[in-house]
Amino acid sequence: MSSKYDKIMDFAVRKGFLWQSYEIYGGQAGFYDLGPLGVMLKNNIVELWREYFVKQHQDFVVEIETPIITPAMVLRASGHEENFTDYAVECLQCHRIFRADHLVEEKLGISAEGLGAEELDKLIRENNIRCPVCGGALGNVHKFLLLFQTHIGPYSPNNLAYLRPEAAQGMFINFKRVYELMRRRLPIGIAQIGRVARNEISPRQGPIRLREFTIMEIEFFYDDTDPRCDLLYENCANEKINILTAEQRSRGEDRYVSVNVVEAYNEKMIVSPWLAYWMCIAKKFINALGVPNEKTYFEEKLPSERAHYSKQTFDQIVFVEKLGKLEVSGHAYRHVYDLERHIAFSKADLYAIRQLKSPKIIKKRVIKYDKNAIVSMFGAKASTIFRALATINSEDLMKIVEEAKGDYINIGGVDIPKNVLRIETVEESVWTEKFIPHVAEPSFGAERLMYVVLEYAYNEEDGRTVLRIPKRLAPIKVGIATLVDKEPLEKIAQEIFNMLKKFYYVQYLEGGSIGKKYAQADEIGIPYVVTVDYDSIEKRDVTIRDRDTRKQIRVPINDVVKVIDMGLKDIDIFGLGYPVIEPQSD
RNA sequence: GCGGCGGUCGUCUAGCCUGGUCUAGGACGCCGGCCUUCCAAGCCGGAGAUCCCGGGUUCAAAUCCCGGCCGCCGCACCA
Repeated sequence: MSSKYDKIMDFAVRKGFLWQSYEIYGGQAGFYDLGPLGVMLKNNIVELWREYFVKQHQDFVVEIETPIITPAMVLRASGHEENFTDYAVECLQCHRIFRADHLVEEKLGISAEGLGAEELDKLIRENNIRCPVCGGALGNVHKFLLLFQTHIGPYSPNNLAYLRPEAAQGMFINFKRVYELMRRRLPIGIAQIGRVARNEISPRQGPIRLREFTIMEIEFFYDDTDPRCDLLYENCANEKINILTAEQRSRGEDRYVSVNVVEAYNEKMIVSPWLAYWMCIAKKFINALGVPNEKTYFEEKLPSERAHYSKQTFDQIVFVEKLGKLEVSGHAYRHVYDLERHIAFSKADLYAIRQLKSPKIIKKRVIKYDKNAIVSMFGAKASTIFRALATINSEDLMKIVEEAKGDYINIGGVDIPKNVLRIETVEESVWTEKFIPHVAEPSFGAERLMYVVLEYAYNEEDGRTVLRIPKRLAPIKVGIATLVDKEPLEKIAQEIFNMLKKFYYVQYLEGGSIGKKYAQADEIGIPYVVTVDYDSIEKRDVTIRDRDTRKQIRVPINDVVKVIDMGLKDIDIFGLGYPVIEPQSD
């Protein structure tokens, strides 16, 4: 009994959407190649994401591109080098593998955080921790680093690097530059679409869990004390999302509830307003991919399940056949974690500056001296004294004054009366302050979305396959067919093909009957087929057939581009006044 | 990483148990020709297989045995 997943994968391989990489060498788990239709589909998904997340927010969201190869220091700062490592032990008897740190924590009731392999090994030996399942002896603790390692340049040992496991660090590192480019105004979103790599221990599930894939992310920076999240109220006031909170999960509930997005934020189900906003956009985006709202929801991670950098995380789930819940995006409230770490590790100033509504009054002790008095007392020696004073910072100078015994202080070899130097307390008003912006991150995996789009578009109807993919996402937009493969119909069809291929990906449909050509087009989700028939010779018009209704309209060849353009923008082409031909039964 | 099952033209599969008749058969798809006036018609011809890889047993291996790779299922893992 083949599942829908198997059907979709067969279909996807057969039609050239994707296939396993390195096939001729036996294949390599966790890697997939995209074929011609796959590349087109992925590009369309990426472009739709860009439209929803970047273009529609272009006044404050910008896209950048940064390298995949990342110096080790960066991922050390981000915490990945430490947290992307799993320590595992294998039972020598039953060969089950366990997380060493989890075992130690469980058995000894201590926190094993930050312990290395040797320390964990020692704890296991000293406390005689054994296999929790069969009681067998445990082997040595191994380290699994889920980052792919490499070296930069010829002096390898000194220049360890990793392939990035997420695009995010590129945005954190570049925060200050983009912040300056955006005239230091928050909020700012920095988006990136790119390849990432994770050395999964045992990837399965085809293109669902890959060792290398395309990620689409935004790191969204905002001032926590002034989030300026008006859009949440403007764009999402009437939007409902499906949500299952950690609190509900911990009570054993597993059914999502539908909540208004704004309420979800007001009632603190979602702790960051921008996290809530991007979740709302994510919902709309997933709907645009062809997934109905009841098939998707946000599941909050339990604190123990969260990544090291996150204060709150939601996975956006889409229900798919066979696999059940598929995480298509992650929504993490990264808080100040990453910038704080990069400030600490790099010493760079990655702070934002906030204007205060009212000045902060800061009391400050300063040291003052009367230059005229010094000149009149010491004449020509005054400049020596001034130069000497300038070399001492005011803190030290105050200390010298306070600690001086007697009435004179030696400054630059000259004894001057102590009371020339006066310590005063002054008030200063400060109108700005530095702070670390908070970060909300929506992050999508493109290949998983491809699978989701295919599954939700895939339909079998009376023995034929129709890919009811949203027109925007259809790899090929127009098919060109002749009613029979004869001249002069083919010549006219060729002309139309040449005309259309400047604007769209077009497929010339050949072979067999007209019905077969339509079926071929439906199978790969071509939204419109232009057919040249015998009437086309005299009248210079053609029919345009709609994939989903099989209805046709008859339009002049000169109007074809215009009509298809409208159709692809979801304008009803049957209401344009062209003659409509209802579908004939088989 | 462990255990179970599996891997044959592009795809799906027959053959494997019971080794030789397999220079590996079929269907779909593909290519060429004929036919075809609107929703996968038909006819003729053709190309297409490292039988996953390596080793072993045997006079003889797609078939039996061992190892590896890949896939599926379960366990573990999934920042």
